[in-house]
Amino acid sequence: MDTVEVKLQTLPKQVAGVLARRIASGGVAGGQGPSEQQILQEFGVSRAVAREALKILASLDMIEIAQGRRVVLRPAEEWDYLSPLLIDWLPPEQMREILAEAHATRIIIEPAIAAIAAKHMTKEKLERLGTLLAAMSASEDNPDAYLKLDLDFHMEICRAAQNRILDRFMYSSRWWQMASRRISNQMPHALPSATEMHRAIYEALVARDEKRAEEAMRRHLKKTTAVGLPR
Amino acid sequence: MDTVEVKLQTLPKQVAGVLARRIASGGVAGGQGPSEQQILQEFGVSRAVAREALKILASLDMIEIAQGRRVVLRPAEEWDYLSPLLIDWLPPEQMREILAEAHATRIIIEPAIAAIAAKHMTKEKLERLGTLLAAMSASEDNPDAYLKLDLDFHMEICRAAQNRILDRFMYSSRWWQMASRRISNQMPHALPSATEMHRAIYEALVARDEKRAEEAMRRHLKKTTAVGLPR
DNA sequence: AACATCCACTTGTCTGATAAGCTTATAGGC
DNA sequence: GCCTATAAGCTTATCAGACAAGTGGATGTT
Repeated sequence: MDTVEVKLQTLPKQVAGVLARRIASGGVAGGQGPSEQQILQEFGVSRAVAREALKILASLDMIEIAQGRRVVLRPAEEWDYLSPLLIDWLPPEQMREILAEAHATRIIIEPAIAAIAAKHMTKEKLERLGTLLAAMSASEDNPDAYLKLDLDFHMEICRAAQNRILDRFMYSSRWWQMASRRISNQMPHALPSATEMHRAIYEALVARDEKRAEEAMRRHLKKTTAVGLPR
Repeated sequence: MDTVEVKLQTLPKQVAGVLARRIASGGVAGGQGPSEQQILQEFGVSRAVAREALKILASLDMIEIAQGRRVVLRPAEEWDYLSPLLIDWLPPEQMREILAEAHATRIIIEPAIAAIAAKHMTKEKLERLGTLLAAMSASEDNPDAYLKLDLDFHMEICRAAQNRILDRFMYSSRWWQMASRRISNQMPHALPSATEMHRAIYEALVARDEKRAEEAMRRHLKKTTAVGLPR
């Protein structure tokens, strides 16, 4: 143990991170993935750690593991871009692309969610949304708190749609937005405008007006363009 | 080793499957998850296997593992329902619900994909789609082959949208449809009708008509209702 | 050239330790 | 009695070395 011992994460996760970044950057030659032996030598960790690191990459569909065969790389089109791990490990350019694609996906999905939610909306949920809205209005000078409330607001609406697949999507959406926040210290003045748009969504839901909820959500997302994405 | 040695899957996966089914069925009392010790005793496996089984459950967001603390169960709303593993391990009723929700999600997403694809469609992609369509037409007496072509057809369209998040969604969709095929030996007569609808989508794409592609896809999915889902 | 056998390499599993982090209870001081 | 600090005992994390099992290629034979 001659190295500095920082323990921000578990050891296998750190190793997996290094490997993932290397693969994502195209720094791996053939279709051959990293073998246990290579990891042992390069990182000086035990086999258990090396194996767990590989399992992590496999769970992201970045590699394929099978007994007897060497680890092979899998096509990047099938990686699990919904995972917070992979988001962290992508090189900046790819990360920006993915965040833009994620936002485009939100524009497809969330208006539809809002429409369904308008149908299923209950008094209790509306109350909770109202509370969130008030809190947002009061947190416009605190971007971190505002983001959390924002995420909760959208998630609460999604829950009303009673669709676990959509729930999962919104759950992943949390990581993208936190990542996008991380790379670009965001629009400080846009928050009041955001609250207005959220209120418009809320009022459409109160009225149980599917079309209006859908349209309000679409307008909100189109305005809240993915931050810090040049080109 | 006094038990029969069947090796359909790796050992940790089998253990994880038993645990996951137990958790999903509500057969676990408090918020306490299974500990390594409990697994050792119950299944008679090594610690390495027990640990990997837990890691699998953690990768599905079913449990939370942290050093020193006991394993705790996570809320079912946040499980990774897009994973083929979890789909297999859900009890039948939940599985049916999820499949219905997955289909509802397809109806939201895929028409939008078709519209975007119509914009970006290239000659090469159209050719490949045409080939797939011909193959489908010729495989209407072979449901298994037909399903594979069907999946490829939808995936090919999705690829044209150039959105990795949507790609990932379609990739997961594969597992749902294979699962839904598994639980209900499906409509043998519906295949010719399906080919017609696929052709309608194809022709809209050829014409690069966004609205028509969107509508054709929607009609297709609304007709191809999730199979074997009563009520 | 075709086929069977064997061998080297890879991942899968087992055993038994030690390290590190958390919870709880216990003992001490005030 | 109450609060604090220490220690004990639980949990997961990591290490080490071994053997089992599966794959693919080399080898050798026919």
